[in-house]
This record gives sequence, structure tokens and C-alpha cells, in this order.
Amino acid sequence: MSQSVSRALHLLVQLGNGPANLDQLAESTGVHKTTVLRLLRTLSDERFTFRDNSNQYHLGSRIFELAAQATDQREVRRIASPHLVAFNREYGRTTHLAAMEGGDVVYIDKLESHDQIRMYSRIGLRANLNSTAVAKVILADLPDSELRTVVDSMDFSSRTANTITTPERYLEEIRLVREQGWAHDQEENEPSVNCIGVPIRGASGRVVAAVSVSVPDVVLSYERVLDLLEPLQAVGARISRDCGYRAQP
Amino acid sequence: MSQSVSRALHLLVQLGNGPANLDQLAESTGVHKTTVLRLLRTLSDERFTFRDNSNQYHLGSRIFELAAQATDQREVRRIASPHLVAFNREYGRTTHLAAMEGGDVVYIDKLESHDQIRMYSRIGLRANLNSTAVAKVILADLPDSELRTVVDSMDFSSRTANTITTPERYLEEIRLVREQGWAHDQEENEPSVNCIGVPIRGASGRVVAAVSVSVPDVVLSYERVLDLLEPLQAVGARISRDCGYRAQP
DNA sequence: TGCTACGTTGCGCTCTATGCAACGGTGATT
DNA sequence: AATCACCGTTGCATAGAGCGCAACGTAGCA
Repeated sequence: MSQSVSRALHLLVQLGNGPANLDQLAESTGVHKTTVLRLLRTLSDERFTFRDNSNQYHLGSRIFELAAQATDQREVRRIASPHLVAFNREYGRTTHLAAMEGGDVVYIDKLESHDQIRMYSRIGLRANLNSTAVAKVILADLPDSELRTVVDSMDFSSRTANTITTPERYLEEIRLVREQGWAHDQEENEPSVNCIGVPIRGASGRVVAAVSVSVPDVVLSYERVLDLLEPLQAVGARISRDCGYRAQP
Repeated sequence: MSQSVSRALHLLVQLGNGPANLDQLAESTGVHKTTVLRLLRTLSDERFTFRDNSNQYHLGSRIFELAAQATDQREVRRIASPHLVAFNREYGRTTHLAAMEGGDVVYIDKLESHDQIRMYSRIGLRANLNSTAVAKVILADLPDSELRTVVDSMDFSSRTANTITTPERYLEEIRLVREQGWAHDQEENEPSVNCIGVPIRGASGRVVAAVSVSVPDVVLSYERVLDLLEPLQAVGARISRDCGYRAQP
């Protein structure tokens, strides 16, 4: 469909067979040397390729980065599952696993609480960015520039008296989350429901998902929910480890 | 430099953050939705991305393939080194490690024999495609279409009386190599020098390099060189294993 | 010192890639 | 059940991006 893109991709595939120089790539892809040079420049700008001292082109670090991230994404749910089940069995609280999809934070797994009370949430549903612990945890890992973009187009509609409704207040909250490494939601998303969330990191070191527990305050007060923080962090660490994350890389 | 390529790469980077649909990608990259669609089609054609049932785009299998291949390439020399040293210490023969670079097969490591005789070869030097065991082993792993291309533009100049000088004869030889899993060079590259080579496979399953031993017939007859085949295959298997290769995937 | 091989650049033309506007299907909402 | 909104998709016409050519520069080799 798109000629130059197609050609660039063929170059990458070709480099998969081993390093090569301009002429070799030009011949094996049937593209003019000049064009190959310019395509490789673009590829190199984005670290999809690089050139060594002897003018040989190689596949670049971005390929590894993307592969690591993609693996993380594909695997989290499967890897997290047993840990979430164990956690849910022991503490019996509503447990959510959420991940970034496009501009949204989406619930990708959910375990119900053992008591009668059910939360309104469903796998596949979008989590409110401004009022949930999982969203805070995930957004906190974004670089500032991207965070800005997301926050700028965020819907700050109020869901309870505690909902954060301004960008300024939200960015402050994100600062806190970054500092302490976990997030809370004190009746911000649903009245009388408190929630805490922790990040899951993958082999790439980036946050790939978040786990949270939600508890109605008729069951546990906010202070008692905080007792769950330590075990929740432990679960998060275990899942991260299984996803290939190594602390302080 | 190249607008559409640059945009396509940004899409890949964006998808590294998680799956996304058209509109989300259009917004995050600042490119018109229509254009994003067309770029993604090209990317999907080459398996760099794919689309799931709910129209979410994800990073595709090609990324993993490339990452695996690139890792293989980067690591072979380092991984092979101790094995080659051990083999060379035990059998004392000239040992070569070669890999595909561009359209060439290049020596990427060499260990000298313990006797006085030295071969004319050097790390970085290109191996003759039509007359060396390492080249035969590496080319034998190429898909037929690529093999054809290489053979068509191959230099079949004769180096000894035994050198293969026709494409037909060479393709026949490759068939043999594929069948038996190793290659020989009976005084085809240098007069009075016999050689056998075996493949190294990486995590991707593809041949990423080849190891060979070369012995002047004043030192060992061709038949005695064949005694080295089994230990050489063992070394090849060990290196392959360390490169992440798992037999019969 | 001359030669060859290869990376690189400027230029002008062509064809590709792009944005627009409109269509159609699907799923959510009331 | 009906309507609406959302989102993927297509045809078209234009702009300008990408292309190949030819020439230059340079490094390595004989």
C-alpha cells in the first residue's frame, strides 16, 4: 500500500538475516541505493537500525524495546492470574487488573469479593482516569510530556464529593503516586468505596499494568484497607518478577 | 527525513505503550485517521502489527522474530568463543566461526591450529561462497527463493581443480548439505586443504553462523578429518543450545 | 599515484501519499 | 424498537514527498 514504508520494512526484514551495507541492501531489496540510504536514515533516527564503524547497518535497540514491551502486554494477564487468585482467596476482596490500551486504562481481569457486595466494573470496561487507583498508577509511569497530553484531554467529571476535578490537583496526586509507588482512591470513584492500587512492571522496566483492591467502607474502613497495602505490594512484586522485571536495572 | 516511514515508526512506538485503535493512534501521533489506517495496513501486511476482533492494533509477530534474530547475531561470537577455545585446545585444528553479513559470509572468529601451518583467512574477511564449507552450511538454510538470488549472482571462479563452478552443481551440493546437516570442502577452496562445517542455530531456529575445521592433508587425510565431524557437531549443538536454540521446535 | 568501491548530495520530475468529505456498519442509549 | 454517535473505510484531487540520475568526495588498495 505505502511504498516507502513497505520498502523500509523490507529493509528491516533483510537486516534480520544479518548486518549489511548500502549496496547489499539496495540489491537485495531492489531499491535504488540513494533511496535505501534515506530510508535507513529515518530508521536510524528512531533507533530501528544503526550503523557501525564499517558502515554496516544492524537492527537497532528499538526492536528489542518493542519486543520486550509487546511480550509484557501479551503475558500480563496470563502471568498475573494465579497470583490474583491466591490473593483473592486469602483476602477475599474485589481485585482488579488493569492495563493501558490506547489512551484508555482498561480492566483486563477481575476477581469478585467473597462478601455479597459487588462492584460495578467489568472486564473490558474503561476505568475512569481521574478517579481510579489503577489509572493513577499507570499514568504515573508515563513521561511528563505524554502525561500532559493525556491530562489535557481528560474528562474530569465528578463522580463523588472526593473526585479530583482539576488538572492541577491531578498532577499533584500523580506526583504523590510516583513518590510512594502506589495509589489510593478514597471514595473518589464510587461513594463509600475505597481502593488502593500498585503497579506491575515488565521486562522493559515500564509499568505494563496495575492491580487494585476495592472495599466498601461498610466492610472495612479506609485505615483497615491500608492493611492490605503490604500484601498487595507483595503480589505486585511477584507478578512483576514473573513478567521479567528485575528491580533497579 | 522520510515522512511516511517516520510516521509508521511512530505508530510502532506508540503501540509499544499498549494496543490502540485508529482514532487513538491518529490523535497520539497527530496524523490523519485515514493516513494512519493506510500506514497500519502496510505494517500489518508485513506482520509488524495486527488487528484484533475489536479493531485494536497490536505489535505483531515480526517484531519478535527480528528481535530474536538480532539477539542471535549479536551474541554468537561471545557465546561461541569458550566452546571454540575448548575445541581448539583439544583437537588443535584451525577453527573458523562465520556468519552471514549482507550478501556475504564473513569470518567473525578464528582460532589457529597448533601445528605450524597457517591458513590464509582473517577475521572480517569474506568466505568464498562457492568453495567453503561455512558458506555452504549458511546458504543451505536460506529459503529457496533467496538461495536462488544468491546463487544467480554468485562468483563461480575456480580456485582449485575441485571447486564447484556451476550453479547446477552447487544447488545439488546444497541439497546434500540440507540432507546431512553438515558440509565439507574437499580441496575446493585451497589446494591440499580439507574442511568440514556445521551450523549454529539461534533462538529463532534459523542458522545464524557456522563453525568449521580446516586441515591440510599433509597433517590429516580427508578420512581422518571426518573423525572430527562428531566432536564438531557436538560443539555446534552446544553453541546452538547456548544461543537459545531448542531442537525440533 | 592511480584506481575502484562506496557513501553522499543537489536537482528536477513523477507518482505517491495525504487530507477531505461522504458512506456504511455496529453498538450503545433512551 | 428507533435513533444516534462512533469509528472504520473509500474515492478523489491536489500537493509535495520520495525517487532515480548523475556527479562528487573519500577511503582503501594495488
